[in-house]
Amino acid sequence: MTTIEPPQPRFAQIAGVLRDRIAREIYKGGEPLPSEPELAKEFGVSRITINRAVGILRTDGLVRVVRGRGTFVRAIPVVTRRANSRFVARDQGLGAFDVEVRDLGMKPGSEVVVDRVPASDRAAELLQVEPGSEVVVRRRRFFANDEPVQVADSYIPGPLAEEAGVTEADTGPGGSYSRLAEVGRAPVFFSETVSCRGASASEAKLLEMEPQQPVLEVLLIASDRDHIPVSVTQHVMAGHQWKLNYEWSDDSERVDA
Amino acid sequence: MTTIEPPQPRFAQIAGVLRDRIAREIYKGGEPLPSEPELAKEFGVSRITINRAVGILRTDGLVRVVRGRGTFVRAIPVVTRRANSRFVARDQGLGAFDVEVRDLGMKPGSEVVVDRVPASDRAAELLQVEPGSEVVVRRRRFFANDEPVQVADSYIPGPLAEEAGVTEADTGPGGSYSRLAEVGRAPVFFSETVSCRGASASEAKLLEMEPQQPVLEVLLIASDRDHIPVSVTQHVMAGHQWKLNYEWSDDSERVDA
DNA sequence: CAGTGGTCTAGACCACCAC
DNA sequence: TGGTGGTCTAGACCACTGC
Repeated sequence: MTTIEPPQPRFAQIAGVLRDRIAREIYKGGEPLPSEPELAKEFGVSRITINRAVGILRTDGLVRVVRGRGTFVRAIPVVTRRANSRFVARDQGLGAFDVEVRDLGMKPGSEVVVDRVPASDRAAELLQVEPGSEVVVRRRRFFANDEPVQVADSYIPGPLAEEAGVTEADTGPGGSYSRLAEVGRAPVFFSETVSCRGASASEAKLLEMEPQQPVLEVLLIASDRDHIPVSVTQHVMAGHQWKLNYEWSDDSERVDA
Repeated sequence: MTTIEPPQPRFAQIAGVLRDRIAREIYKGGEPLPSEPELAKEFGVSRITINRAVGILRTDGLVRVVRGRGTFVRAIPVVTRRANSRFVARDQGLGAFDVEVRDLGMKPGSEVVVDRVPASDRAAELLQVEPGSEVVVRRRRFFANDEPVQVADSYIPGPLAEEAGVTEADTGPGGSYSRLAEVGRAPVFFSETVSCRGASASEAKLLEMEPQQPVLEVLLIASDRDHIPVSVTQHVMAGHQWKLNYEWSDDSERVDA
């Protein structure tokens, strides 16, 4: 029995101890924690207090609970997404995501569903089209070692999608950006807006994570050389398994000099 | 008395109802929610269930609890930080943060503490200096309408900080980047890495938010024209009140054409 | 002092899983 | 059927606030 004294609440202290044990691999990735009654006995508290401590680890993305079986330590690979350079690989016919995941020695995978819907007010504004006009939506889900790590919904104006031939699930080598380039509408200007919030219930289900757990949301607007938007994508990814990288230089120094 | 039926857990349903009331301004910004015993009576559940529902709103950043007084609805202004263009204002002697906050009609503020410490292994690696060598740390805290919204710790190699004269709290017009420019070490290349996680206990205190609430962490590395790092800054901000924007263009299209 | 929220317990019932 | 975690209750004690 390990004793716990309270300057901090006990559930927080216990969460700390469990976190530490996971870090030290006393509880190893993929393996179950001791059951809640066992932990309650060890720490000399009620099961509910243990349950609350485990709740913290869940929200941190450290463990995953399977009802009726137990609480398992997650293997947490962190993927770095390099926004500025992520499309350079497309000439080799590889998606940016594939490269990022393969670099970590993991197996990439994805699902796509294509749909046609009338543009919502928000989508219409971002794409600079009439609200209600047809847009093609590509709903993708990405996997690393068969675990879902990201969902991304892309919106392309209907007529442009027809012209570029990106209305099917398979958009050919280099993906939809390459098809857009072939019809003279290559995406050249990019704007990404990043925010961070708790996962909604539906997102939590798709990403096999807990509601409340932080997600990163990235809104990517890609525009052609005339600054006309050709594609808008909303990415949602589990906060604990991604880092986003951006690089740029400040040209104004040269101008001033 | 409002009845609640359980396909979802009751605390989640109640959290939903309360969230909705805040959105509809039945509970207005700055005002207190009804007390937990009152809400327990209204929904016909125990106070603990109410407490758990309120816990969700806290983690969402929607309310703020003051011990012994009550639970208050937060006013949540969302600040957009435009990474690429945020330093253009420095020639007018204004910090980027000041401009961002003033644009929202709010009053900006900040605190600075300057310190000298031996470089940690991590800081040394990022700054490309010897571990243990002296670095100057500027610990800043930023406020909007007197509410803390961001902490940022900047690290500059000791000798460079001396040369540029940024060892005092006040770094003069345009801030430390302008002083670095004056000694020929203007930051020109920038790299930012964004991640998202639950706030630590100490961060939660500094930012007056809840532990567990999502924060955005931004690691900014600024380098001079020779790609030598001159400053590394770790920003931590409350997730619910910030958006980060990045823009870039793909020059390779022109090269290929 | 009464009122606020924070935490903990014991006991209970449920859904789900593996055997 | 027994073990897992999910949720809820009633009752209790605490720390903090404002009067």
